[in-house]
Amino acid sequence: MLSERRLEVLRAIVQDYVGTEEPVGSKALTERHRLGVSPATVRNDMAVLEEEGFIHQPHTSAGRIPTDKGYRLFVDRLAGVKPLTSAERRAIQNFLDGAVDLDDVVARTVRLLAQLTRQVAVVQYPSLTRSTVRHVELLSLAPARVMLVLITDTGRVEQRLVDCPGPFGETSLADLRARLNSRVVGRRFADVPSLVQDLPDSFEPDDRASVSTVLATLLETLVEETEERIMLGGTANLTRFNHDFPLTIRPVLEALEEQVVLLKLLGEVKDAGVTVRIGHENAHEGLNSTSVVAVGYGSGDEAVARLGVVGPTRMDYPGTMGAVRAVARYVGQILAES
Amino acid sequence: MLSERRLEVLRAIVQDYVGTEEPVGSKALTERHRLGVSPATVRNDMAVLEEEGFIHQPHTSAGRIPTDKGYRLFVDRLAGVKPLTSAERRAIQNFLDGAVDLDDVVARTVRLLAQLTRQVAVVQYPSLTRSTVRHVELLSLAPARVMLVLITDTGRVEQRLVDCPGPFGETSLADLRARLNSRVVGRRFADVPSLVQDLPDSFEPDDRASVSTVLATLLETLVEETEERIMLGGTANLTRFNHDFPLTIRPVLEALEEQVVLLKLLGEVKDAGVTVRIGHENAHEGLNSTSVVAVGYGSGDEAVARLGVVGPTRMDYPGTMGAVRAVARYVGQILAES
DNA sequence: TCTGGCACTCGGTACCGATGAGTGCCAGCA
DNA sequence: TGCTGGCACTCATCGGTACCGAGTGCCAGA
Repeated sequence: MLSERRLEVLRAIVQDYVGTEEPVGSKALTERHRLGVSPATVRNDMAVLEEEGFIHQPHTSAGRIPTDKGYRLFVDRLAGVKPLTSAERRAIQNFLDGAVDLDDVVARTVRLLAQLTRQVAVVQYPSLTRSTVRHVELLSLAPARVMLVLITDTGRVEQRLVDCPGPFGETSLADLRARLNSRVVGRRFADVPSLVQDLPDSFEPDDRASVSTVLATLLETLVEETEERIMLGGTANLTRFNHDFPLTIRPVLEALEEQVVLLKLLGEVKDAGVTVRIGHENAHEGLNSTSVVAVGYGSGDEAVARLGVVGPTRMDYPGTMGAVRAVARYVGQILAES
Repeated sequence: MLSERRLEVLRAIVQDYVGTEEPVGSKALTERHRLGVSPATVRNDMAVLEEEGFIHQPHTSAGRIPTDKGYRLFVDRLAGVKPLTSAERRAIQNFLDGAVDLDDVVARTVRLLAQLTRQVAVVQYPSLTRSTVRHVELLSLAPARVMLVLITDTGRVEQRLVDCPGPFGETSLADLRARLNSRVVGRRFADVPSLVQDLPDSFEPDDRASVSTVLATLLETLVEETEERIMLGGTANLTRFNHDFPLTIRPVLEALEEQVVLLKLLGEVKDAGVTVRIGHENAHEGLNSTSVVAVGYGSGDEAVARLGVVGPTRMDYPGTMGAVRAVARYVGQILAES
């Protein structure tokens, strides 16, 4: 087991390295932190920490830098979440309050997170699966062509064009619209399939095929659009670390362009509290030298989506975690109000 | 005036430099191109070209590289647009044909352009101002709360929440919906304001205020959403030029994150043909070392939006222009079909 | 268990000279 | 007049060497 002082040394190393971006040596450590011991002692501690795999030496005559395992310990046991200053809080609120619709909320959130953390921000649109239906609208565009519009409680709108097997009368369409809405409005997406299953049976035989087609498209939309959309921002911040990993920036950019990768990344977030994935803990190898700090957010108690930031493993974890958590809370509030 | 051979020398310089990414000297030029003259002659020509500002020497004992002015001459007079191979054409078609809705078309187009040109791709969503109305839907969410949904002929859907000054009955709402649609369906956005101007007068005094509010929101949507959305892709390709402008990548990324900058960039595109803006011709200084190749696209004869790529001034102009033009054509076709 | 001292390692920087690609200029030739 | 070969010159690049200093490991002593 590591003694209290050794943990303290690790904490100091992480803090200094995050600040200076340079390997930290024993002498510098004792000068900058009141450890109460001499550099020689710190050296011994460092040797132990290195043996245990928490820190690592780039080359013989250099200082130490934390390993992924070291950051992990730091995050789990040595660091809290730094709360934001009241000025920062007010800034967040001001920034988000001006949003006019869902797209705008997400766009502003991304910008805000990127600015606040000076890293790459990722925000997932509120999930449809956990959302409820606010309204379903059916529009007749042509005799056998219907436009289906789905409106969710988070303000999201999805539309689909449906080509029916036969002409679909205005009255039947109005009928379907009314019945459909009375059944599904306010219900969760997951519950919709069972609720509309028997609907075609109550229609005239002539219309049944068309009704089924429309319903099938509706269900398809529910499933398909569960593949969430994601918004990205602050990629320019990647260049801040240029001198550290100049060639590594490419795979990161590539990974960030893959919606699938991002979705997976956020998908691994636990439901409660801020989740941190450090370096190689990320499955995608393009992100092996980055850390992801993410958290769920939602209008109620339950998370309907996630947001977070991607940055170098050498990042200010307490500050980043604080910012991510705070932004998620405010976004949740905004969603609840609208 | 520049003689024919000097133009030929410039063309050769541009081609070689684009290929090798290294300053090109007189000897290498004569070896790689059948110019029919000796290096010494080429040197004289180069001296003239430099005096005229078409090429430039990084330092005394180095070869020449084209200036922005040189690229401009190359694009205007020396290079054609390279048509795509039939394989590339098929690839484009296959790639775009699978698209299910407008978002998907735009997303696929961005990916395609980025892959094809190996540069950063920018695609503007079809513009609302030049679009026509396919349908306006009004939904009553609460007595004094209406959701307005606008569907365009390009398949885009915009929604707005309207808080009315007073309760708005279902029948009045249905009435408004019917009259509104009969007036504006199939019309251009720009024509809508004058078409609905007198609508409130034909309603009961009680409803007039609400009708006006709804109409005002509709008109607002038309104007507001004229600020186009833009999709970006292939930013990872920027790292390909790392060794050329390692520090310049940052302002480029920053510029690309600003929707406003991108819109302005595409806004400067001429209506007909492929537009090329080289280096300092771009107003935004973050893009001073990049060129933009863009073109309008649309479902009919008229362009409803633009797309293009951003890359280093040292790019394969004929190839890029060919790819951009071809993609725009196919996207236009897809839009026309849907 | 901590500390001071000491020899050692090794990346970073600066300096030097050789190399060679590329140039400008000039005299000669068609 | 325009092209060519020759020649001296420039200067970035590259390899080698030497030095500096931060940082280490280890050991003897408190």
